Amino acid sequence: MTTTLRDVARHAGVSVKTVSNVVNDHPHVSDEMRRRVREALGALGYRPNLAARTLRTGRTGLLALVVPDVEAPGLHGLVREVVRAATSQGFRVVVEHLGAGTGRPAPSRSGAPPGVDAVLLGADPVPPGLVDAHLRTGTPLVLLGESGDPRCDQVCVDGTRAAADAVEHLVRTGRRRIAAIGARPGLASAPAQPRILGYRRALRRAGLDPPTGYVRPIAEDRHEDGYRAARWLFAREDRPDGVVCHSDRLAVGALRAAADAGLRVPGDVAVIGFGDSAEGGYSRPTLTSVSADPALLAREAVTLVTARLDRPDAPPTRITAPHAILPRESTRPAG
Amino acid sequence: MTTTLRDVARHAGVSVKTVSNVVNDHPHVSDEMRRRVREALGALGYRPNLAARTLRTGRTGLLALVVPDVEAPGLHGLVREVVRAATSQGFRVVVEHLGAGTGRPAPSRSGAPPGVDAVLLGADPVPPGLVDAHLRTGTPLVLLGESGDPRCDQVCVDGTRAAADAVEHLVRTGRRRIAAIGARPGLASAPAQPRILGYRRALRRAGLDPPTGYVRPIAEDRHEDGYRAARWLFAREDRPDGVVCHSDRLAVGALRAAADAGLRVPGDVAVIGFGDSAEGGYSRPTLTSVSADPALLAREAVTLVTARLDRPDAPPTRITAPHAILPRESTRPAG
DNA sequence: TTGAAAGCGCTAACAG
DNA sequence: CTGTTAGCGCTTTCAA
Repeated sequence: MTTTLRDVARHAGVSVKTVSNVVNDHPHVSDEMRRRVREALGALGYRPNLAARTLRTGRTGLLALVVPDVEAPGLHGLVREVVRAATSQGFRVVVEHLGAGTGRPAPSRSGAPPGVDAVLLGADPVPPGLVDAHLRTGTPLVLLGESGDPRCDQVCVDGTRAAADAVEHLVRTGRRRIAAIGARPGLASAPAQPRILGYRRALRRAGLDPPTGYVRPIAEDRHEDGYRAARWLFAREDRPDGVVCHSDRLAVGALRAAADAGLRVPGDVAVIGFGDSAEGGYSRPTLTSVSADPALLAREAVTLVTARLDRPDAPPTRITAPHAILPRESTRPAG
Repeated sequence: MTTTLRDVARHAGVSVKTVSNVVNDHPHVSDEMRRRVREALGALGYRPNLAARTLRTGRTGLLALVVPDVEAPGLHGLVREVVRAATSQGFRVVVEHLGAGTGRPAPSRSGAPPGVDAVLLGADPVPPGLVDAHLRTGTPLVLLGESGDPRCDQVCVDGTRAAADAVEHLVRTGRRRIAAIGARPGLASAPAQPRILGYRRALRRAGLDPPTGYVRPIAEDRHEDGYRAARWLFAREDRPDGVVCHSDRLAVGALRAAADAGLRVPGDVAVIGFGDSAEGGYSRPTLTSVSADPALLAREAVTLVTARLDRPDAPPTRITAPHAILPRESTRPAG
């Protein structure tokens, strides 16, 4: 049924090795041979058996992209760019949801999923124990995001700086009462949570320490969470005149809350998001956003993988990807 | 370095076969054996070599999800749901961009990507020749979308009915001049393009045949394409009072165009989209949308795959997934 | 119920 | 430059 190298070899009247050489573009094959083999390859419709190749070489050519959920916020464009970057560097991408496995144990528990050359982890925060589990398996792991681990390769955005930049942007447009939406409830108290840290730091530097309750936790990262948090903020006596949202999705929810509360954006309140989603570019008003370049992140991550596969014992590399503020209508200077 | 079945067997003092039986939960193993083997498995940190297993069994446990682009519109929620459905049925998902391969030939040309048990194709329209290429490889192919092919399994939405429903919905809210945004330029003339067909049919039945130019082609499926098409429509003498957009993304672009043109939605013009994206639920105004349930689509598709793998020669199955209109602000009855 | 051995398709070491 | 061959780790007859 399926054509093997041997079939092709027989058909072309050459040895298996030669066919293999042709298939893999190895040198030291005469043009005449190459031509003949190519012909046989085509005639028989040869398709390489990846499993056999993998068994022999130890390389699958597969990268696992492990994320909480493909559509999780903060991931805008990342999946696409990882697929692109991986493809262009000769890998294919297996998408895996964190903790999704009903059958086998979830990757979060067992460490690296089997059958891949490396794992890209796009989860913030990194589930506890995951890094250790990986380290035990020996499969290279690259962290993508804002939180890191000194023991593995990572390409990350400086969340503290990014949040501070967002605050400074709002201050520059004349805002004084700046709130934040998007702290993870479980981590709200951890002072190290990078964005909250940056938010507080920037406000302190500006002499604008926020009142209690200005940092709103959310359950999940959905429009409605942003909406609810914003409604709550807008109902306060000391209503904020600027809101930093930890994703564009939350920010769009906040925009709607402002409208429902009869507030004008940016007149009464400015809103800034994270992630530069397409949605934010077409919301009303259009949304200012802080973002890194997902294509860059993805390329760097895949490059890290190849480097790691070449030298498994090199010390971990940490790459910091730049971020930028994309100013749009939602933060136009007031007045 | 890596632990093999033989290592475990030696460690437990049993044969390879017995270890294999335990790993695969085969019956006919005494409890005592099982216990001892389990222990050895754990102690040595055994991890099965998927490549070897695949080479032997012919099954990779991998499904390729081939799409134009992970973030392509019309795919809202599909990738996530395919990953979920596949996981729960024991598969993993390799995401492949159509024609993305810079190295090897793109899957659109060579047929099925190698090393997967089946291919799910989420591309509308299906690239010409792709189905033939697949058929030649023998890898099962399941089509997801609105266009189909009688030669392979498919789970699809009735695009003609869906578009007709959208038009009827607008008519019911009192609209008379109904335009459409989203015809693919290359196919604009093909009368079979299902949505355009449904659009025209429903209008004809309502005695509201559209004037020339009311069907706007777009280059891609982005906000700005919807925006531009809508601006053009709104600048006409016979400005439409209802617009059917072939994706939510286009529709959100159209909403913005309406605002920029000084038109109120739904007062002056109603807008309806396709896909029930989260974005449409939080746009201003919120967007009415026609959609199928992506989770259902995905589950059916994976079920089709397993059925096909069990009986390769069964006749192709076609499943039609239901769709529904989710009425929101953008199509509230006028007046 | 368990063990021994063959072989899936491929690559790489070695021989010619 | 080309051919022969061993063996990657696993499943699975077949025999005990």
